Amino acid sequence: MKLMVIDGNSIVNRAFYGVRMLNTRDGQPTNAVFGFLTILQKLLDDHKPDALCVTFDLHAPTFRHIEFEAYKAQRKTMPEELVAQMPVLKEVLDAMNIPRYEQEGWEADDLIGTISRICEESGWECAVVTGDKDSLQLLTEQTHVLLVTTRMGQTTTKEMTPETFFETYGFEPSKMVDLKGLMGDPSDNIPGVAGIGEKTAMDLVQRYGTIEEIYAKLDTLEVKPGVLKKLTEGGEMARMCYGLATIHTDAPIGFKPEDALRRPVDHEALYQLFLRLEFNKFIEKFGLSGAAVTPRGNVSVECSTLEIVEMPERAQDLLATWRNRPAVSCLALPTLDAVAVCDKTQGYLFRADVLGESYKSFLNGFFAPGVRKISHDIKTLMGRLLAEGLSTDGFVFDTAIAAYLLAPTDGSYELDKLFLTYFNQKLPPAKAYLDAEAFSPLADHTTAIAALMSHTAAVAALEEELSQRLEDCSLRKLFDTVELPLCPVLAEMEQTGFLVDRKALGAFGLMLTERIASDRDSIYALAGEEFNINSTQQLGTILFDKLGLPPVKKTKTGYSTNAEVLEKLQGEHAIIDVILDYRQLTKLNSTYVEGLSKVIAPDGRIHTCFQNTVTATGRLSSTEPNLQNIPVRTELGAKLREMFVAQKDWVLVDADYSQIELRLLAHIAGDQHMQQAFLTGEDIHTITASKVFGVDPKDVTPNQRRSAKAVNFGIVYGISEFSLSQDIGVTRWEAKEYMQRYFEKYAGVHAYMSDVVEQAKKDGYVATLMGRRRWLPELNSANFNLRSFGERVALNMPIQGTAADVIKLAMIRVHDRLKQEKLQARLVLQVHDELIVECPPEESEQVRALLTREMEGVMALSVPLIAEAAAGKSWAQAH
DNA sequence: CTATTCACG
DNA sequence: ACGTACGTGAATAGT
Repeated sequence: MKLMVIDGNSIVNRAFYGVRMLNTRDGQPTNAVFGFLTILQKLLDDHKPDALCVTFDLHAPTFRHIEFEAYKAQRKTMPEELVAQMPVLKEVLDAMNIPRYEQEGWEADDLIGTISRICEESGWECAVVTGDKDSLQLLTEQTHVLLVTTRMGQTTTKEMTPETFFETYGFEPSKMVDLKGLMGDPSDNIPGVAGIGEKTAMDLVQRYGTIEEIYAKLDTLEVKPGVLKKLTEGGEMARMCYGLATIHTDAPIGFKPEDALRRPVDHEALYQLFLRLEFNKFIEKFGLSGAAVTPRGNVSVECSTLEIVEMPERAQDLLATWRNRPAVSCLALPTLDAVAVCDKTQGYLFRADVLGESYKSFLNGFFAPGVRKISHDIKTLMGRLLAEGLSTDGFVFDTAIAAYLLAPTDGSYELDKLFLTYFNQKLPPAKAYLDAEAFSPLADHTTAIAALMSHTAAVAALEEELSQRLEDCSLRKLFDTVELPLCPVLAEMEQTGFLVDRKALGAFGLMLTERIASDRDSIYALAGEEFNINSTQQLGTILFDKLGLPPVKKTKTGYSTNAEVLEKLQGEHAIIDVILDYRQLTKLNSTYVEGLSKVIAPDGRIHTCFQNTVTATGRLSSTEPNLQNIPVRTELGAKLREMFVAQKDWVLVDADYSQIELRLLAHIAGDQHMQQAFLTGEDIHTITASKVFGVDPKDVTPNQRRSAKAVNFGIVYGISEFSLSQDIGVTRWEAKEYMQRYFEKYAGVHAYMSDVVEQAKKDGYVATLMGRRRWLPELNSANFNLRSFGERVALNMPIQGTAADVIKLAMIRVHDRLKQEKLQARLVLQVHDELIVECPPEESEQVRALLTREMEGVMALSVPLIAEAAAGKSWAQAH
């Protein structure tokens, strides 16, 4: 039988500092509890103990404080946010029926020692879970220690046994106390012998054993005179610290291993707790979804009536009624074969198979500007509507987009998740009606219909809640003037797609395949064996073990072999250049030639999906395939852009913003010098270089311009001098000087950088010019790295996010103008600061002017917004 | 399912 | 003293 005993204080501390700051909606910190549970889950999965308990320290003084003055002097203090989580953690453990032990006057260590001793005496195995190496003195064949370490948010556990201990330390576990007596432990307020560090202490214990033996043979020790002097003077200290480090195994707790046998969790209590803590992930993991739930909100997801509309006249009557309503909520099946509508508490279902011929006229009447509709993820629905030739007008709310604007880093916005988040209530799973079989003629439709109707009612309920919250966060205008009107534009772009020259793509692929094969042969020959070049692990073995090249950088799983590392090794071995070439070719072939070929639709075009609820900054993203990362930076890669073409006899017009982020920085920071630089119309990097290096703009060298460009970019990202020095290959001293000169010349930017962080700490969020928000709980993290990350994000998000606002607004305007001017031209792609339009050649000049005008005129700033446009047969030519 | 690498703005 | 730039998505290997 195996018992696991967890050092509660040690693990919760690691969880607190290792997990990014989490807060519930009302601001209670939960990260330590969350981290503790994550670690616990993993331990249980990996080790499957028969019994489990947790020990905690209490605040009362222990015998160590009474006996040893120095120890008492410095009681460790927990940060406030962690103190607040301790009672919550204990509640969770209680709900999980895991016994916990805490005893006045005893530290968790001693309770663990006592428990492990009792286990051994009862013939049980014991696994001690802690981050504290002190506990290693307990190691026996029966008692192992699972040593938990957290590095950069990742926790790893290492199982220590007497054998692994000996391999690491070179002496037996029981002598751990002697080691600590000599070297001390600053983290534990144990001073040790003055002047004796880890190296010397290890050596002494390895050669002579215990402190007692060392002091018994003090005269005959073979050590340096200095060490001998320190030992002689520190004898008393050594014995005292030995006492401090010794774990006691006689704490007066009545403990039997059987007391801690695993018991089932208290479902209801745990479910309520997890709801309160917003631990949705654990609700699923613990399988609590099946628990009986009493809705705590007063939100009804039941329609008081459900009518399956059967008569065409009835459908028309309802449509007439709804034209007088402020709005109705609706959800449609992806096939558009059924539409559910909620009008207040009345539910209606329109089915193609029930209404037959008249279904189409219902769709025409319902999806029209006169019926104001609320739905969830309207962009997807609009795509379907466009495909069926229906109108996309009349949508006044989208619950997914609203939830995204309120919390853009939440990641997913499915209806059931939103309902849980905002109302603490559960919804039936959406797959009940989304399943391909759900509405098949043979299936029983009751469950599917019930689920669909309650989801439609949920959309209505969420609209009220989210509307209010949008108002509270001043996000309504952004929602109404940017996000909602952008949906039909995106839907249309997805529907339109981008034409690809399939033949040229195939030929390019053949060329790549040949060159890849030849590279592969060279690599095998140079390596002297065949291996999987795509495997970083195998490649690392070949390069660094077999060929003996110097490892430049390590990853947490082994050697790093990325391009940066390989470039440093260039010239050391002929294989390096071939591998770099191979990497480039296989990337182009796998991701682009093969990847894109797979998704060319029957119309010869690629229809990407624009994600409008994904990024933390407000940008779009593009998937299946991603058309926002088509190569351009290398000559070979850029050939791919020749394969993105206009339809027969048409052209592409490509327009992109020039330096939009830096222009926005100049405006937002209110930096007059940077604004002036843009007003002159000169190249911003050259001007910056001339300011930083103190030379005339016409005398700026290419190298100086490159450095200035790196500084300009770095500023937007919240750079440090270290990273800048890495980037441009100068000493960090020089980098620091560049930045100082930069901040002298652009003092407004400097001031902005500190102001924005300060304001963000006060408000808890940062915002763009149009009010788009990103919440930054990281700024209050106890973890230095996380906090620094939050500060960089605070600098960057308003810039990147405003650029996203600007181009979104431009897209809406361009789309509208193209329509108003009755042009055939249509938008096909957006790449963050670039728009691509496809049009007949006779429209090309007009479109070029229109794009430039609309993009530049989106908003009036203290600097001009500049867009440059060009036309051509392919993306490569038009850029 | 995670880690690594690399493509873009 | 910390550890070192913001935002994305896809392919591949390996647990």
